[in-house]
Amino acid sequence: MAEAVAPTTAERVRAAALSLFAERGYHGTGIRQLADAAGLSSASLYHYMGTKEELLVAIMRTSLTRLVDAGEEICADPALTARERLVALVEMHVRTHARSPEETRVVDDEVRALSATSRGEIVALRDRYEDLWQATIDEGVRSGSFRVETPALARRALLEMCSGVARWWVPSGPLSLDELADEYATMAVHLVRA
Amino acid sequence: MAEAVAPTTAERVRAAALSLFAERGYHGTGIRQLADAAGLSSASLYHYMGTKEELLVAIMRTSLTRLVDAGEEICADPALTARERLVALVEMHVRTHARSPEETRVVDDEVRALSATSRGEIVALRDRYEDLWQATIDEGVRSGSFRVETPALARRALLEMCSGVARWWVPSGPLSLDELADEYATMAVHLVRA
DNA sequence: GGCTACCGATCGATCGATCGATCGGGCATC
DNA sequence: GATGCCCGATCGATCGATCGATCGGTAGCC
Repeated sequence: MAEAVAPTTAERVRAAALSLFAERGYHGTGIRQLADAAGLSSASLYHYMGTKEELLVAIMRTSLTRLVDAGEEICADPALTARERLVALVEMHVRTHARSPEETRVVDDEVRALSATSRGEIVALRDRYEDLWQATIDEGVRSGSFRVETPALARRALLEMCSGVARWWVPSGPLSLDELADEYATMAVHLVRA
Repeated sequence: MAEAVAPTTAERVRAAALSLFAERGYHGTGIRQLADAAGLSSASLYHYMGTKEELLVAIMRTSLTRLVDAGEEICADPALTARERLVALVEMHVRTHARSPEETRVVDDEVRALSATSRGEIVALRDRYEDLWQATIDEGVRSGSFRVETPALARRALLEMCSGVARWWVPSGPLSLDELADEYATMAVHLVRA
């Protein structure tokens, strides 16, 4: 078990923002609600954060960076076949989305709330992650182990499919995290006809 | 060709709301922007609509009702096998989402912006539509033509996958509407191992 | 005294919504 | 055909509320 360290105030602010942004959306969340949820006044909030948008960007950056790192670790293993790599990507992606649905919902839904400057950075991170999937699918197609007509389309379909988990999976439901990841991996390999 | 009837002001308001809600989100769109886009003052806007939320509900209701009607028509045909029915649902869904991405994006993303009262109606419509897919998948599993372990999971994966089209497909892209619908149908039947 | 942590009060801007008023075209009446 | 009336359409002005953000300050600890 991880030790139950008392969270710092900055972490409480981050956590409050995360669940409020996920539940009501960025524009649907006021800084007074944010302050209430963090147990602070709206003025004190600004002791721990920059602007409201910087808070959003920080959340997105953390979440996306974690995803990119995990994805690159999988893709860096030269021993894996394309099929094994795809399975690993799907399982990692599904697990992450099921375990941290709030983070991934914010990342997926609130990109449009970003200013042009911030959006550039976040979209670049997202593209880097999606390129890992694309490369894996392309490799499978090239080696003949996947049979898909339009690899870019398969990538999009797979990612949308796997990300959806964040919108409905609950730990108390009938499916465990392991079963969930397994079934999605199975659906994915059939989708690309591996 | 459909005759180029001049749109009524009410239709212009609806169209402006549709594209703004889709682009910036419900909470990210002010009524003054709405008025500008419709070529009216913010006061005149209220001659053509109720509250801002009623406008959102009307957009969602129209879009979802169209989807439910089309889905029920497909499922009402007793001559179709489960596989044919699934293909028809996927093609209809993908076509609708590709052709009217704004409507479907608003429906998918802005449910959380609704008050509890409105949300009930909209979610009920959405559930009715999803039940059509579920029944089709269940029938395929029962008759042995689909091989999926958890039908509810396959339904969710399929719907998420197909809805994603609204987020990226453009008519000027490399894929025509027909090719898009075909490829998604192919991926779907492989996903359920038909 | 200097630092971190925190807050009440308040800023200007914007929010969704409503007010009373105006304008112009149709329509009945003379 | 001119007159008077009505009404849909439209707007500028403004409402109270809330927005994100900042100010000057206080309390307590090192």
